[in-house]
Amino acid sequence: MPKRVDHQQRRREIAEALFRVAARGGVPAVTLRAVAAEAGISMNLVQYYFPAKDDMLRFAWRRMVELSVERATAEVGRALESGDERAVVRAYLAAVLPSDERTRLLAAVQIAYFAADVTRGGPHPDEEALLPHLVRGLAEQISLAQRGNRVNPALDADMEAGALATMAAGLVTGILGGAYTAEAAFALVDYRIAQLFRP
Amino acid sequence: MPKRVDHQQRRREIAEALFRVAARGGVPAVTLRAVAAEAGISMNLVQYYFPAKDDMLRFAWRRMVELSVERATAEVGRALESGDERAVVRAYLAAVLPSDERTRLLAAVQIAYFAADVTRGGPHPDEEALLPHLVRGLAEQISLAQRGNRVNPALDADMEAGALATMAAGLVTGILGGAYTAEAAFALVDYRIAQLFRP
DNA sequence: GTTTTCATAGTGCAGATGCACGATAACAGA
DNA sequence: TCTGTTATCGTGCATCTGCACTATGAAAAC
Repeated sequence: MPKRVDHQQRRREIAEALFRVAARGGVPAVTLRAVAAEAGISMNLVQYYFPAKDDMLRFAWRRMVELSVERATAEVGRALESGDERAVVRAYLAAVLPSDERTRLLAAVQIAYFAADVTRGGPHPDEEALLPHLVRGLAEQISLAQRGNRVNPALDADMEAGALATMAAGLVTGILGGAYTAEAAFALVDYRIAQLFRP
Repeated sequence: MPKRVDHQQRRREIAEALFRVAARGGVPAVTLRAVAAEAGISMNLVQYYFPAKDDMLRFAWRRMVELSVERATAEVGRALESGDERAVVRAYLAAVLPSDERTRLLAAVQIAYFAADVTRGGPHPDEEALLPHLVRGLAEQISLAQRGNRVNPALDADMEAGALATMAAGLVTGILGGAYTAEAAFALVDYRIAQLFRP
């Protein structure tokens, strides 16, 4: 066996280059040559690791989901240990909002993919939508808080979770579009959380 | 002067063909040839009315904003006459959510353009962000309702408006992504409105 | 030291796309 | 009737894209 390379690691590196290209010029700018140049390798090498372009796009999508989930579990995980539902809810929402350059990049890529997918023109990654996951997680915490009477039990947990989750989704686009700063977005999130949880 | 044609009308027809192409195959499928075929004219004629493809895309974008605004003013206008702030708020939000195939298409095109714009990095070319307008309109109505004590005056009108508007924005992506049905979205909107306005 | 297998690079190709150039039919005004 | 402007069409072309085929260096296995 000659020089062995970790293929999975290589693919992740290429995916990173793809993220940068996609964030700069959108999915239409994601060409084999552009990604290769961004990664500093030859186009053939990209094809070596991804037999078809579609494979590359799918892998990059899955990778992005993976990274997002990692970020979310990291942020939510700490809060979960505390057992404070309010902190968990905030962590969920904070994990969705782009706060630094990196998360902003991933969010932009996500939207680029989403746009390409919605219009069914590009590849449609076998995408598990992220929104339902968020809604479920939030609903669970709200229900839990309701049992402890830290949230008004008369409220509809699913509806509240949906309202929070979709608000966060809207804030993501608001931040990326420049209509909201990250600070304003967090202020809004905190406002709604304070409204939901009893003093 | 020979046969004169209404160029603006011609461009609108071409834009309609573009919308149909985008609905079927996505924005990547929007090529000069595809649009021309869809419109039943030659590709050269498309170029005759739009010197460059980018001009066509820009025109289609402006046309879409125009149609959206028409829809919104129509829906909100009726409610405004009634003087019922709750109805106006609902009309605002209903005007944003895609409810039929046509509005769904327009929303998809809007997101596609938004994604391309966000990734382009630079500030919006000519595009007025829609979200701030929505927030202002909602805040105005909520303030009005607060003066009539139909909304709790202790609430922050701007925050409430922001929460509603961003939720609506998130619902748009939720509907387009299949995470929400139009009915579920409206249910959520009504839930939040019922929460905001006093019984 | 030879051989084999893997990682990387170069090149060519068919198809599509946007655009430029030229041609022609139709119709208003002289 | 003629004439010039306008709307429409056909064609060719440079470019880009994804992909296939081939070549080559290098290192592990023998």
